[in-house]
Amino acid sequence: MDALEIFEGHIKERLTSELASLGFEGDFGLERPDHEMADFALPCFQFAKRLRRSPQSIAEDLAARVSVDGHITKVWNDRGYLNFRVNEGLLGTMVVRDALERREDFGRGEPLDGRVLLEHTSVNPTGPIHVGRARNPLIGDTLARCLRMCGHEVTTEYYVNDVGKQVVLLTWGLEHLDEKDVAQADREKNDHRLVGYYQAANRLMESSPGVEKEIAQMTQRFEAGDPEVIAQVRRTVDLMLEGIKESLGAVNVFLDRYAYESQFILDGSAKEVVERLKRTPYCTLEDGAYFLNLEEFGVHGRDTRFFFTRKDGTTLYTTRDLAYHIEKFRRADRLMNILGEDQKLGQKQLTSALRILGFERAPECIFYSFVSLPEGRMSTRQGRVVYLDDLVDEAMERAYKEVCDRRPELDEGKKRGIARDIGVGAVRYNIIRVQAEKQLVFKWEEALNFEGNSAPFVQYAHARCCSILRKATDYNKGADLSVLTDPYERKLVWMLAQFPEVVRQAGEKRRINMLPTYGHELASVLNQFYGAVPVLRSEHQDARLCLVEATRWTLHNTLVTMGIAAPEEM
RNA sequence: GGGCGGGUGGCCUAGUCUGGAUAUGGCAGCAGCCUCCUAAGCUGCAGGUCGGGGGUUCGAAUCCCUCCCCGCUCGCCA
Repeated sequence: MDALEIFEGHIKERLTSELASLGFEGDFGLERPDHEMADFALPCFQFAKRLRRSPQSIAEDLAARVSVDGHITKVWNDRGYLNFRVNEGLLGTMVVRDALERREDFGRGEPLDGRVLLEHTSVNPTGPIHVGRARNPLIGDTLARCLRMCGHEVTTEYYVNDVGKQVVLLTWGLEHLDEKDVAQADREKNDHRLVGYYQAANRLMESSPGVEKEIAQMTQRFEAGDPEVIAQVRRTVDLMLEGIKESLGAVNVFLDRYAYESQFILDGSAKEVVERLKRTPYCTLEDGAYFLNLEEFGVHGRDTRFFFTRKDGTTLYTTRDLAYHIEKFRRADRLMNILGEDQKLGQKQLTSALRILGFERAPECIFYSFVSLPEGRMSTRQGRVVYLDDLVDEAMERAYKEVCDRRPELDEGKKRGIARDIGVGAVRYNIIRVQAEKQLVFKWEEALNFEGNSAPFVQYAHARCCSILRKATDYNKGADLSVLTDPYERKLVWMLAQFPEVVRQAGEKRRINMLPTYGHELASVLNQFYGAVPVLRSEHQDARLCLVEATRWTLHNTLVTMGIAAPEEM
């Protein structure tokens, strides 16, 4: 239990007994108002009806009954609210000690039961990742980090779409086209280099019936499970994936496992799904193709028919995804998917089919809205696209210039390292800070913002703490912390105390945008403290150094759970 | 047309699940602050019909109804 939980539990306990003596039994809400106002507050409106008294008089009565004790230093009523101030010396001591002892584990929850399998990214391996799709790995990776911080055991997985006309087309192109037949790529990376082959093959297929036929035949052999063709396609997909992995690594995203869609054709499990679905009463055959009627699963209108085979009997994307999910059920207790909003219907069909097959479980999905450009939706075809690689390069370049301006004395390697931490951090932060469901318009000046609500702001506060700590060299970590009574100090303590709860809630509610919100607020409070309260050579130097170090770890841990580096200087 | 999701100062955004005291911050704008631990910072000013309208409630950005706008989706594609 973290410090704040102890205080909250204590107050609730005191209130339960006092409310009982007033004649109220049951649950009640305790709030965390604006810190200027109070630490905890009990709105007494909720009791007025049951007790047939005015909220004001209830609050007044309770204020007289609830006495001050070791945890509570002040109780008062204010317009129907019963307000509390807690013993900040005690809270501060508990929180700061906890942070100093646990350091990078401060805020980490106790190990939780149940293995989590989190699928994210899973972008089609037909070209480089653009910022429209980059939301997926960044949300997924951050959620994975956050859940791990909460105490969950998490495995992350990329579902590689190595089936279908697109990848076959790419494979054909790589086989038959020469380097001089395709457009010159701006980068040597595989994903950028190969996309030209895909585009050229696509054009050829559209103009030449012979090519179209070749590709159709290749696709048929693939669908039929021809191991040779499947292996061939997988080789090109792996080549593309190499580039994609590099892009992901650049923004600090590393997945534990890659699952190939073709696997479910090869091992027959997709076919098995088909056979099982055929035997259910929801299944109908039409023109050689099978579909499920999903009407009673809340899918209405034209969407009720979910086809799971073609007329030639081959499987479809969602059918193979079904086989994948059934296989995932065996490996984990809880499934989570990060998906684009265009996948909603597909997921609905998938979960309905799983129910029909008798599975009680379903994957928990987070759908994100697409990132568009001011000119409209991103489109590789129309050249209206910003690649993640370009965004990251630009961000690092910009950061490098800033570092050179501010810290000319640093050596080149250090400058580059800091620029990388800042640039990558800024990119991650800017995507993560917005709720997944909100549609986002990408603007360079916003993506490259290094001030205000941004990663560098939080990183800077962390570097400031480190700078003070570095200059202090040694200090008494056992200093008496009850001297931290200045308003700036108390505000900081209060912020630190929230951290474990923020992590817990961000994980439980799957609302990772709580992390940047908290990080910014904590950094802001540290900056205010920094400007107003001297630490080194001050009266309470050691106590303040303890506070600064506790803040340093909290900022560090907030950044790290967001997958952002916490540089010690910048 | 049906389904799902969004709509909060000029721009971006928190809060919405679980209704509470003056709606959170940032960017841009204006005015200040570096003989003192890094000014990627701090302080102040200005800026709001929480899309519109009804309802429920002692109390609504939050819950219910309705309408409007934007996005996604409605393939024997993936």
